Amino acid sequence: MAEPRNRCLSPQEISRRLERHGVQPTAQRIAICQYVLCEAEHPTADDIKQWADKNFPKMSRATVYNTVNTLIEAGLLREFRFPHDSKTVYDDNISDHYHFLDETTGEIIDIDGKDIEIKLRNEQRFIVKNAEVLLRGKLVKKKGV
Amino acid sequence: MAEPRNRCLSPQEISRRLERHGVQPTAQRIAICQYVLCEAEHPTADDIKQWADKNFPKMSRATVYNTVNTLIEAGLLREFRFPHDSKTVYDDNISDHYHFLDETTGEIIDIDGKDIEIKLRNEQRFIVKNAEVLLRGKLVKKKGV
DNA sequence: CCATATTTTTAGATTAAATCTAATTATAGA
DNA sequence: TCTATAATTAGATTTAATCTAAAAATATGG
Ligand SMILES: [Mn+2]
Ligand SMILES: [Mn+2]
Ligand SMILES: [Zn+2]
Ligand SMILES: [Zn+2]
Repeated sequence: MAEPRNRCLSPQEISRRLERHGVQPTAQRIAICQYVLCEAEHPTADDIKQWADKNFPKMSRATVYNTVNTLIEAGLLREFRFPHDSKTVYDDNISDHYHFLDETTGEIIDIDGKDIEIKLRNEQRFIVKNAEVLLRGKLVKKKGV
Repeated sequence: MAEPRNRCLSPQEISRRLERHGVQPTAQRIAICQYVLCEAEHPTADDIKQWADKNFPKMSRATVYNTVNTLIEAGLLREFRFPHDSKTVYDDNISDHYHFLDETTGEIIDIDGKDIEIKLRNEQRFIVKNAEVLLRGKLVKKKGV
């Protein structure tokens, strides 16, 4: 059962991390990373833009898209498109993993790759390179504190 | 291993089937059904429009969308949106099933619901109502004729 | 530090899938 | 046949994402 990753990063740590991945650490990029790597969970481009409008002097929509695509190329971010919504979401979880959609809240929750096993029967035709899985349903409230 | 369904339907059969599902069998609807229920495999709205432009005197884009959405409401069709492409595809296979994407050709192939087993481990949090699965990889050529 | 090449950011235009609008046409039923 | 209802239509609109090309920021190296 995966524990949440440590998502706390200072601007300096973000800056170093960008440089290590060959990405110039501009003010806009550091700000966006603060949000997508530290605060947000599966944000859309629009989420990022709205956050930037509150927390950054001025940022254009193009910069949001430029930046997430740069981060994806650099291997710091992944993008996912799900069947239930037309907006791409961005994910700092770059490991192999799947997703669960809580249909009552719309929340998307990561499922570790190791925690799902997909068995394909009666099929000789396919060489499967990877799988994309979205489970849908209801999230159970944990009892106790 | 699922055999292909019989997809051959005369205009009369289509007409009766539409009526049974409470859909007025107009010329446009019958034509679109001819294509989506009999000829095509996971066509997009654009595929349907292009087919109509060749095989029907005149049909507007709005009618293509109106019709597929009517057919979906009537339970004769399903729609799917996949992560690798922004276009919705329409599917006459209305049973529970998953999909395989041949990454070399772009072809989408049905996988019977019974032929995939999804096991979720170490997770007490989710009540899973349904799953959407896209396997990606390469299609193996069958040897022999 | 300065000059200049390179990279990044930007506002606004463009694209593409899907939906909407409101006028016209077709169909159903009395 | 007459009339109400339903379906179709061309074109406008919406929305997510990309593109354009000018301006601003940054890196380089003398
Ligand atoms: Mn995540
Ligand atoms: Mn199918
Ligand atoms: Zn995720
Ligand atoms: Zn299918």
